[in-house]
Amino acid sequence: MTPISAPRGTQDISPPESARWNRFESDCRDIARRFGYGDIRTPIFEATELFERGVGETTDIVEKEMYTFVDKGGRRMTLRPELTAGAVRAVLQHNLLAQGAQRLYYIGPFFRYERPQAGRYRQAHQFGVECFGVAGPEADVEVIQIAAALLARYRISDAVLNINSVGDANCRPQYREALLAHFRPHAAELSPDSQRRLERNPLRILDSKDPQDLPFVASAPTMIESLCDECAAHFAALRGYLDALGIPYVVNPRIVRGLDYYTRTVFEFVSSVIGAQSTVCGGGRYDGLVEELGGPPTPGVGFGLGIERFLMVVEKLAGGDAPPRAGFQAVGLGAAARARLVAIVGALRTASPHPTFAEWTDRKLTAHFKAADRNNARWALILGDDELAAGQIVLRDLLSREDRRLPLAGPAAEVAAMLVEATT
RNA sequence: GUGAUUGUAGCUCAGCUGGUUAGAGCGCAGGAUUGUGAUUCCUGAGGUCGCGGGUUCGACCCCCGUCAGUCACCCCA
Repeated sequence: MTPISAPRGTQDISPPESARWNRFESDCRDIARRFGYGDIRTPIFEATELFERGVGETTDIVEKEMYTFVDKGGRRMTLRPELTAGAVRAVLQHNLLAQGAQRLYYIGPFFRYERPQAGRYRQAHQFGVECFGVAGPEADVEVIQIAAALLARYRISDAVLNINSVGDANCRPQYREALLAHFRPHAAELSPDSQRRLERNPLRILDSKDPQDLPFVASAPTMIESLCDECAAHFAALRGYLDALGIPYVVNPRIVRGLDYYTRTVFEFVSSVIGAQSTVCGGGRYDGLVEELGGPPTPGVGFGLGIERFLMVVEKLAGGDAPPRAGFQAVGLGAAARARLVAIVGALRTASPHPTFAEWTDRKLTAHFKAADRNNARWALILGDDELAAGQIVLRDLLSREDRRLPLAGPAAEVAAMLVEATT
């Protein structure tokens, strides 16, 4: 019988890798909390229609990448391919906007049926934030600053912030026409991919990687030159705020995003160290989305940050920063000592904030110390027949390699308290 | 979806133009050290060579299929 393995493009995360995830997720929560954002948890599957309307019928995500199924009640359901649509749906369903602007964040999986590649998976995870109900560029900066703070906390200077504006319902249609007018005369000279893009989504031609397209892209009009007054003012204000906050960025008129709902501000944090899937964090403003999903006209801005990609960057740049040794390795030599240790270890796990490890097996002292090294324990707690007879317990500092003998008397809670005292 | 490339021990890899008992290092376990984690030395466990067919006297090696990893395109987190 061949063993079953995880589905293609998914992965298991186990210790010690999972510890990095936990640490990262708690950093996300901490930073979001400081900005006044609250956790929202939505289902990982939703009605298919939500994504068709939210993400856009003609996007690649909806056309070919969704995990869609019919449930036993005959409903069309889809594993969420992104998290913004679900957040909007929840906000509308519970009328949260009646209480004013909403600042929300989430951490969770999303699913896309794609060919796996470095930094691209079928089940991936993201940390994202959404700010609903604030139309001004202050919200754009606020959201960008959250991502920047996260990068800063991990000392990632490699990821550069790219910003652009894709305009709004006033100026984007005209820009689209201008682009078409620019590219159509050269249609035959464009790459096959770009010829397809010409009719479907001409903006996409702007970030083509095909050298064949380069000369035509370079001479193309930019969205930024074509913005209407309101959009131009919004973009200028955004830049001013970024400058004031000291957040470095580059204006990249060629970034366009693959989801239909973006308006005005779009941005990406791009890293050079993780391969072709280089966007660590992508987002922007989506002033039409809430309305599109049946709500009142409501501005919104947010981003999604790929956790897998972020941790790849961290690993590439920071490498293995060994966490400091902490906690105890309880070493019981012989059945009697083990029996005595059970209560002490139990009490220690309440009394100390640090972990207490114990093997509970009949092994040589050396083997226990090896386990302590593996566990990254700071102290070894040694109890054997000798100590039992002397009424003492040996506390070994695994860094300085010095032993101390402490009295072993009284209830376990008192012994544990003494040990905590002795190690702080 | 397209193209390229790789699957051999827990990990990283070797394995000759197909030749009979598939190897190393690290890790793991035991010992030297009948109670002290570096280093050293000794010993040991661990493999249906991704899976399924085929060719052959004989397949880890060649052929076909399939699954998976990696890399790039497409696309995006």
